[in-house]
Amino acid sequence: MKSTIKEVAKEAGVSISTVSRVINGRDRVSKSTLNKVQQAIEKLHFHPDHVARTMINKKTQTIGLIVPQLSNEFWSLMSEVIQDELWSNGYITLICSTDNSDKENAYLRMYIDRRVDGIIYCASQEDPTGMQDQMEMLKQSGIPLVTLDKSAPGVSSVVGDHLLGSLNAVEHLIGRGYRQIAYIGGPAVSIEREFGYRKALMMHGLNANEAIIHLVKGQSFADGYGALKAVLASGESFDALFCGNDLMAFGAIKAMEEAGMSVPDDVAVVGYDDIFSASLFKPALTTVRQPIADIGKELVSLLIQSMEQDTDGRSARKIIVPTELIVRESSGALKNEMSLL
Amino acid sequence: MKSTIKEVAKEAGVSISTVSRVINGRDRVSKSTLNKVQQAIEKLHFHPDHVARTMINKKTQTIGLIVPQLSNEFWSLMSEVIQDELWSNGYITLICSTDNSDKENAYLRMYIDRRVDGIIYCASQEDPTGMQDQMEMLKQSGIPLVTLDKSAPGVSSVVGDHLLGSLNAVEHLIGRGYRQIAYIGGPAVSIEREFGYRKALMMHGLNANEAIIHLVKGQSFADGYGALKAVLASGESFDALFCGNDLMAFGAIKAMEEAGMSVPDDVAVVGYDDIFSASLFKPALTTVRQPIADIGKELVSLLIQSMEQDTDGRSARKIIVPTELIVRESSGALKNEMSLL
DNA sequence: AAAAGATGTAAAAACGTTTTGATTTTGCGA
DNA sequence: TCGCAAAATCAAAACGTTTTTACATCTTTT
Repeated sequence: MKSTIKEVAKEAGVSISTVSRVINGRDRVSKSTLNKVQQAIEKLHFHPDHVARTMINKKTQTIGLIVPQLSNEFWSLMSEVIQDELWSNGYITLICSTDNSDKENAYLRMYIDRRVDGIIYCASQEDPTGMQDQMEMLKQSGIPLVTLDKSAPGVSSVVGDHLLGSLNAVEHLIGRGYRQIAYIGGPAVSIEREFGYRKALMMHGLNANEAIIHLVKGQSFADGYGALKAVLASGESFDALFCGNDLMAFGAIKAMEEAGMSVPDDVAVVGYDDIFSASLFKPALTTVRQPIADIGKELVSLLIQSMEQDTDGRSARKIIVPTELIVRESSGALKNEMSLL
Repeated sequence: MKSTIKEVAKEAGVSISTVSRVINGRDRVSKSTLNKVQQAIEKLHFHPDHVARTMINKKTQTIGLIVPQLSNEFWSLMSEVIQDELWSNGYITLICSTDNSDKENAYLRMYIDRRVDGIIYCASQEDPTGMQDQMEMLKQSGIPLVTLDKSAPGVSSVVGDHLLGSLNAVEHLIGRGYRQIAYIGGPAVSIEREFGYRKALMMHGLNANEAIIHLVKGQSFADGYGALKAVLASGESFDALFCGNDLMAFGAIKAMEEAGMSVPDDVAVVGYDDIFSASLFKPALTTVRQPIADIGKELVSLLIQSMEQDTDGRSARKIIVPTELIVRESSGALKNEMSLL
């Protein structure tokens, strides 16, 4: 059923090495033997075994990808872009979704044992101590690594400009006259986004110390919903809300509507990411766009560079991708006549 | 940097085979050698090379998954469920998104060459002639295969009950008094859904021959938008719309709103799949729920069965999963007093 | 016409495991 | 102390390729 190079050699009446050279076009082969071999290959439906090949040339042509949650619109698009881009470059993609669980280590271990040629790692947690072990493991394995939104010494990374993105978003709200701006976020990048939020408040003379901030475990719709419930329960009043991502914004808006509040009339809302649903949502969500396709391509290109030069991670690069504020309905109109400017 | 079993053997002062037995717990090893070997393994950070293992025992512990479009909410959730379920069973997942292009063959070829232990194939096209070649290739390779929404002789499959699902959906519209029900759909399963649509019309004495049906190439938001534009351009009037999936429904609704039509007041809409966004959408979308998690688990369980018995596909099974109509706002209220019953 | 250089092909080593016989060591009753 | 089964270990073959080395054969050159 499954033929080997040996059988092809016998069929063609030549040696194994000759067949190998025909397959790989490595060396010169005479016209007549070329024909014989090609016919034998055709006849036996021979396809070189990739596993055996890997044994020799140490290349699996496989990349391991780790994302926090594949079912999340942001990550599924990111994964699609990455898979597609890798395929164009001759690689196939192993995808694992950590789903906020502690599978990351096991996934990485598995990737290493399988000798993937490279790893694209979108960490879900900003946990520096936990990361240490994993990074050590990866470094020891010598497998090229590229991370998203996560920096480590010696590894290339692509990071969104969360600080500036958030800053712009919050300034937008301030510019429209909102003064009591709350923030809800999850783990990881949400921390950086919180910085941008705080900075914007401070830059415009608002007291960041008494800002309304609520952080939760995840980044999903349910997390946003829960976060806003918690804010409401605290009894603090606010006229605008900045969210760690779009999905959380959707959840928060749901919670507000259930509480009889209207967006943007009672509360203006800004999200982050600009996933496709953001434009579909009603009210259409004002949000900070992250260029997902660009990020994915950048990640792949960076990884391929790392793999080619193989300079032991000495020349790690860090690419910062800019964001763009997309203004839609959810952030309302000017709240009063006075613009800040 | 990367240690081998040979080095471990030398370090522990035993033979390679002894180390192997320790690793796999295959045979009895004396307490003292066990300790020596374990310490050596520890010291050298040894992890057995999965590729070399594969050479021997012919198992990659890897499954190849093919989905039409990973960035589509339906497929990303499906992929997540499948990956997770496979991981629980000791398998890792290669994911490829065909994106309506002709990469399917290349993907399959790649999977076969890599000796994946099994393939889960969610075909994007209902093209029977094109499928022939691929199925032949797969059969020759002897790799266990499970398909979704696609039947082929000798292969196990999970199929949604599209006929009944659509039938119920359309009957729901009819029951509410709508009479001019249009249908828009894409390729593949949309065909079966069209049958259900037609059947419902006929069962209730509506003329299926002059039904308004518009089919397009894809299944995305843009496709739904385009399809509805085309329907509008045709000038035919309708008071309800059944869509091949939720995403298309969203697109269609967008197009209708742009044309000044209101949903559900002017036109009632029903989608298919019940992706997460369907409940978020405004108006909340009435739709036919497919139990994605169940389907994914069923696919995995079926595949694992195929792999274990390895009976050459003789005992192919076909599982039909039922759907559930989820009634929300988009299908409006009773259009007039007369219910059909 | 012999030495030197191309050219085409074959044999064998290597990749890192598992598995199979074969061989050594151990334990224990006679 | 000897013998022998059982237990523990080892050496070698196998998995299916690629690559290196070596050996013929056939052209050139001197």
